Amino acid sequence: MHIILVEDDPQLGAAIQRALERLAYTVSWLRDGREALLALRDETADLVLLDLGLPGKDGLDVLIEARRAHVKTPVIVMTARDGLEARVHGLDAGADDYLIKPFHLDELGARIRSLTRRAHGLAANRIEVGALSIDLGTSEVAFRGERIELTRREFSLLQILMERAGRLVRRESLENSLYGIDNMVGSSALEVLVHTLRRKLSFDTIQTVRGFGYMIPREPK
Amino acid sequence: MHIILVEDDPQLGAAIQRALERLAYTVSWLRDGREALLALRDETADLVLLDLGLPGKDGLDVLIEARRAHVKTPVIVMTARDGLEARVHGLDAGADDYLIKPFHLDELGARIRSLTRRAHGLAANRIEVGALSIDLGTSEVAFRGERIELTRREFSLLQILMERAGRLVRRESLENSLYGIDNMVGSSALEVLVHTLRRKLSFDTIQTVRGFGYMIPREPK
DNA sequence: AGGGCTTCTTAAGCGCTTCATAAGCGGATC
DNA sequence: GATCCGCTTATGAAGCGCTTAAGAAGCCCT
Repeated sequence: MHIILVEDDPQLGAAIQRALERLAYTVSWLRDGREALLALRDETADLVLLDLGLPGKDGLDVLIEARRAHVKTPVIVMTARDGLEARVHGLDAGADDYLIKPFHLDELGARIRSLTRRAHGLAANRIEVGALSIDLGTSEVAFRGERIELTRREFSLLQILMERAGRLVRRESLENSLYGIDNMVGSSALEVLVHTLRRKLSFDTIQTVRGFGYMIPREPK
Repeated sequence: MHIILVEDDPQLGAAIQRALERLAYTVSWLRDGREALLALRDETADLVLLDLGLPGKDGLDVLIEARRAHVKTPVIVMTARDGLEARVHGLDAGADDYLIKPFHLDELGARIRSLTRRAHGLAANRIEVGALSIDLGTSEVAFRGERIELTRREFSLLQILMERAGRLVRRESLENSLYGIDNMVGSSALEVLVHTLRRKLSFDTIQTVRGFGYMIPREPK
């Protein structure tokens, strides 16, 4: 999941980026409206978090122009508390959702999930890669058609790897997501976790990329 | 079951809240249209009771905006204007039902039940899973043919689990439904509740999924 | 309003599961 | 062939859920 974050406030931007990366999203942080418009045009992102009130170009204009260019990427607008008008305009301009600053980062996560769920076809709260299938709603996991019981940590790890299936996930990124940024886990906790997970699935679903991290290939051979 | 009540009249609001809580619903009472819109967008509620004629923002506008943002939560509109116009507008704007003030609280209960039933795609007022059978209208519970007396909380819990029978229901989700979103219940309240319910039924009808939540299996073996 | 009853929440102890740690091992890389 | 990195396993610690008891809150009846 690739998210474009458009925000000119350094502190807030950094905080959001960190929070999103924790949730295993890939984040491109842009500070300028012009850049944002160019990036949006490419349609490489799965979601855009757009601050209104930007230098270079107003956020609302960016949105309007992007929609005029038939960019269909979901957009969540972030706006300061005061303007009720801004909200209405945002929705009119083609935003899919908006958040009033200040907001809880948890809430942001919830909105993103709800939006991507909606975008990926209704109730598809389910990720499938090869013989693997996990349900984010009920936390149920199936491998080769059989139900598998996972612990919470194992599930979290699998979820992250599957959300980024086909791409390498850095070891550091995994550790941050699983154990938090500050908390440096002393030893080979991650390796142990990978091991137990492999044992419950199979030993070739999760590939090791030596020196970098792990990945689940999208087209399993 | 979490219900958002939007009503600015203190007396009526309090009365409705009380009545709903008696029926074992969790109620968040908001008095302002702006608040209501924000809460609605979260989509955490199972149902919204919306008064038209609000300060801050008209109830109808709230509804229209929410629907425009693809909020699918069922909404019951309450209106004092007994004109046909208001009703039509309400339904056009995306309300699922409406009530003309003044109304009997009994009727409100009936509407809520019917609506939640519809939302879950259930034909009857009765849910049956294995040897369990509950009646949403009369709140009667039968297990292996015998009537069982449950308290309100126990009934709520059982209802949620049965509505989603066969699927794991996350602990967090249960706590939200039973105790409200903001209100974090301190300790093992949920566990105690599960325990008393199990004692009244049997100890194998509700399965624990460690680290995630609980579930009632659809095909009991 | 008050007393008695039910229901609900909190808290604490216990057993079992899950997890992080450390230490030894094997294979890859230079 | 030395070194580094990840795999594997055992072990003690932490976490989670079950259970029970008791105080708080809510409800009902005079």
